[in-house]
Amino acid sequence: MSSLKRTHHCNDLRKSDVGSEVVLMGWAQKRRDHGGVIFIDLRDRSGIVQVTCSPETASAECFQQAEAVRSEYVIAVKGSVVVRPEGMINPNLATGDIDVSASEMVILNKAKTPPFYITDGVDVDENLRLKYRYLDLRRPEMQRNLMLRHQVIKSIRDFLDEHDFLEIETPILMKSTPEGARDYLVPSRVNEGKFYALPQSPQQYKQLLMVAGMERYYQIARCFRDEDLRADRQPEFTQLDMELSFVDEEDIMTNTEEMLKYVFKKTMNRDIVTPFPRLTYDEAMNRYGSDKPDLRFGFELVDLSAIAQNCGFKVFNQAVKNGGVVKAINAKGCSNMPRRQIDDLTKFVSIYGAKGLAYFVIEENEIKSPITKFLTEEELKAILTTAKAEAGDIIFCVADTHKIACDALGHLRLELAKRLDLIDHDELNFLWVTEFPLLEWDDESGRYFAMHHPFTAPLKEDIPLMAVEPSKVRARAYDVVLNGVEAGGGSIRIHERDIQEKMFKLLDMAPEVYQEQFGNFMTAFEYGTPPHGGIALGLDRLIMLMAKRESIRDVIAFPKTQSAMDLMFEAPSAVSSAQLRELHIKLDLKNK
RNA sequence: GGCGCAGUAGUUCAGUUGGUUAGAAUGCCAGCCUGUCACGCUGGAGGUCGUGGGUUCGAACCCCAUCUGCGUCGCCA
Repeated sequence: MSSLKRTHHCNDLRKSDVGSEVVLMGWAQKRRDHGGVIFIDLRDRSGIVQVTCSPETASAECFQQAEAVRSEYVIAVKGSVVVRPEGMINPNLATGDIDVSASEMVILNKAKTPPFYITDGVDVDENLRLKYRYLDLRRPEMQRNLMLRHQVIKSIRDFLDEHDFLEIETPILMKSTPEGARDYLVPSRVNEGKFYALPQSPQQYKQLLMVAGMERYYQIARCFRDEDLRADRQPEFTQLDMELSFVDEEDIMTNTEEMLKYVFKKTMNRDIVTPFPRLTYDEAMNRYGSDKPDLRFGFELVDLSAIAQNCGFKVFNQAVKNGGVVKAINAKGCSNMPRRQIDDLTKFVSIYGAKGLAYFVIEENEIKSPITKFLTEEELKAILTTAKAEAGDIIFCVADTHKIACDALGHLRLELAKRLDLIDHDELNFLWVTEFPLLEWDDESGRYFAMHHPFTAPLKEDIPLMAVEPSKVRARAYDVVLNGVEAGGGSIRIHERDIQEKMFKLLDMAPEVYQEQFGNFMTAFEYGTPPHGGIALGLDRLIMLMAKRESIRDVIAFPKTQSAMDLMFEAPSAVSSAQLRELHIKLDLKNK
């Protein structure tokens, strides 16, 4: 490297710096050679400044170097900050009213022509971006995302430190637990035939830290789940994991709100309003068809079951008679929706299991629908009243089980909002969803599963229901939702052994089984466990929303593809038979 | 595991009913150019049409299989 020492970052320089000598280092974003004068847009992580090089101010050697510069060459520039000539200001650049007039230039390293432009707003194939992730990350918007991520995590640490939390690391190699998501397994060389699992979350460790008397714990925790990927789901992801002793739901929700308020103020200078509104799970499902409703727009669901149960339309009355519901959504002002679009939406709701999509087009003097002939005047009137419909609207109905009707209309609601452009993308809409069911019945395996996890405490008044009507038991669980995305969730935990055992029994676990799985964990409960609870926030999702991105891949430095591969390192990969032998592993591959 | 979209020059894309030498823009290379900032002008190079098979006189285009990426359902305590 040359003897030059960097004095500034590109974006440090302003008009007030005119006259000073600076040394900059960075990448040549672009070179514009006018024969007599050469312009170079010099980029570093702070931003861009224009470097000029002309024979009048630069040595012949310097000019020669400037001529040789190509895109993405790494260069060092010594020069003086000068005012741009009258009328030559670039309003698109923060440094647009000055230039750095080069007197010395060193090419620190050459670069091949990159496979895509290193600039914002380019639409490049995701394959390429991931293969050349180090170049993708050079793009200013990706740099901003990672800087925001850093700022968010720093402000979280600052806030929690101020509030008496201890940051404690928990193991990455832990015991596999069959409940819940699939574990990533790690074979043990020392213990033949045995496996560790990577944590899906540090859940049991953080509860033990409460038993250990740490009182307030947090961790920026990497978690692993071997499940299929989505735009907002990666096999490894980061959560802010917290646990507190001697608290109830209110304490944790308040603490979380204040922390988020602090983080949004510090990192984005946005004021968010606390406390967040709250909806119970039942309310959220019934009114929005989702346990993570987007409240940035209306279009609430209404229940037509009472009207439908005795009506002449078989699909409707049968659904109610079979224990299901008829739910509807009033698409305000959409009565002119073409038939093709309605068919399209029918196909859309079928993804979520809905067998059809009934509709009523409300016009000034008539209601158009293939099913009006099955309904009486009074019934039609009641439907309109319930849906608060008037001329110009269209009502969509789904008759099915409660779950399917809610799910289908909940997604239809979001789809309509998208198509009608109803969402203000600058809004930050937080809410809490509370009182989740403790358990969820699974038809396939014929047993209950924990909706959150098996350590979640039931509402005190619902404990008696555990014996008689488990599906009615509500949990002391809460999710924080931002703009229709589940940003985090937590619960007050069970801290008494007998309730914990009751819970395992409801999950159809034999005593030997839960003893083997969680025996040592429950033994800890017998040595003075404080009441405790906690929450985990999905940091990738939170930062994705803050950065207004559509995928968490854009806020993770090195994400995996949908098939859980790392395209840069080509992981996962086969390993040598020697490695496998050492781990006592024999492969049994089909078709290979 | 299911459904959908995409894969053609370095990149982003077009490519008619299956028909001569597969195009455009941009990037790249060379020359010219002293105020550009999407610089400009002139010229040039650049293609296993994802891969394998099939149909056909002839395939980027039709058929089958397969790979990769993205979205999504299932799945994600």
